[in-house]
Amino acid sequence: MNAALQHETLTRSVEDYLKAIYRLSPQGRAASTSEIAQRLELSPASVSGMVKRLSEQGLLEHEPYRGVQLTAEGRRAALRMLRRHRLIEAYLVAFLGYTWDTVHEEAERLEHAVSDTLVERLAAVLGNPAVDPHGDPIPTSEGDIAEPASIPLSEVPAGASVEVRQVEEGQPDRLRYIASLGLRPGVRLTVVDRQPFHGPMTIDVAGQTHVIGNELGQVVRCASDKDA
Amino acid sequence: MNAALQHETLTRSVEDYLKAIYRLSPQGRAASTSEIAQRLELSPASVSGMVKRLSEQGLLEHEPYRGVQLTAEGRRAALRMLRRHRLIEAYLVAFLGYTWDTVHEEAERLEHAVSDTLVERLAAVLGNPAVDPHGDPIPTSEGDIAEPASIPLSEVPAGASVEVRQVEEGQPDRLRYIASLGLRPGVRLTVVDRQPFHGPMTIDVAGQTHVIGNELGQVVRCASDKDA
DNA sequence: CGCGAGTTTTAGGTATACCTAATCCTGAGT
DNA sequence: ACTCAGGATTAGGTATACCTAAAACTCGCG
Repeated sequence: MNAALQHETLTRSVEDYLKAIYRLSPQGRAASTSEIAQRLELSPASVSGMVKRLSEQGLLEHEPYRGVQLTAEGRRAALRMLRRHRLIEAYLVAFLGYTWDTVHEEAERLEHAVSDTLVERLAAVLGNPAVDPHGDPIPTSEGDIAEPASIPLSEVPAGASVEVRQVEEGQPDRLRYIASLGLRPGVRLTVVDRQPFHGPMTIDVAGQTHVIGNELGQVVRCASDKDA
Repeated sequence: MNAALQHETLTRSVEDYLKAIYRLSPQGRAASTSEIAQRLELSPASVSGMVKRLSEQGLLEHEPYRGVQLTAEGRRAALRMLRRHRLIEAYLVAFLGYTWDTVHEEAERLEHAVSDTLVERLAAVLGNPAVDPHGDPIPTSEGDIAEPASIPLSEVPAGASVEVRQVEEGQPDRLRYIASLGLRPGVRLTVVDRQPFHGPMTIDVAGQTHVIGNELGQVVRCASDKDA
């Protein structure tokens, strides 16, 4: 088991591939070449090549033409990156004046450069938070993660009152708009009304009503409980 | 002038070369290929190749077989990296529990990953410090740097009393030992005695005397004033 | 059951940034 | 002035990680 060795030797690219594949395979579903390519903004051909190498290295399980899954080792590496990314985001927001729409890009670069030592210091200073500024759960240093059940706001039925859990990072302009509506993790909202055929919905946030399109509704994820 | 463009596009390697060359050329002396190779732990052949490319890019002045100097643009880029490195060190020591012997390695990686925005936030939180934990001056964001006159402790005459200005970073074990003697920037010491032929010297630091070899004496730089 | 649209892989090429080995300078010492 | 040791460069090769274009596969639909 050369895990400890590879631990140090994963390249930036490899780290990004593993993270992307993790994000694309909820509960062990296989991720396709083109999904990975799209997420990383690379050509499918490039992904094919890298996937081949990574599976030879034992980080991926690859069934040609069928998709890939992380091995235990690949998953560990992916969660390590996720922990870094999310702790860095939390730190930058808590101590260095970042807002949730600007923090992703910075963390994306820093996550490849920080040492394990630094990551654990950040965690300690933050008091070992469970979630990052977007509400995404932070894996523990042992590689455990609690993915809370959540559904997109776009699927919450009319009349339901729910709590915002997570808001998808990565699109600063949307995040800014969402923040301007008062929507952020922990906030409660009520779906007043919704139009059929993926039409817009009306929501109530802290007494204010807003109309939201389907696209934005998919970005906001809510706790899947239905009580008031 | 494509400076702004290149600004974003310098690779890690290029940044390291420029920084190394800056450190190797006090007041415009030329740096040799082998000096650069030694500092970056690369083969001279690799340095030759890179130097050629960098001078074609206008970052270096290269006289074949004679050595290299930074152009104004190269110097700007080098000072930008130095500012990053030193501010990161200062921040890690001030807020994240790093000591001066452990901070160099971390900063060496982070300096390539931080944005200008983050660097300026660090500077602001630190109150725009003038020096880093090793006493090295921090360039301003405009690229000005005040290199204070200093001489190695190994050249301070017997009987003189001087203030420690800087201690060379990069060798954690030495830094730890030096710290254990109470030597750090700002501390005053008196040279009690020194042996000829680069022999050891006896110094007094805050009432304690210590014997120091020549090698260590070169790592500690002192303000070049001679009063008590 | 076979066609073909779309996906995936392979083939071949580029850029960066290293390396070793071979060759080429330069200048210090006779 | 010449030699030659040591420093610098060139020549040629490797690894990573991309790309485009072409070939190979899969699967739904007629």
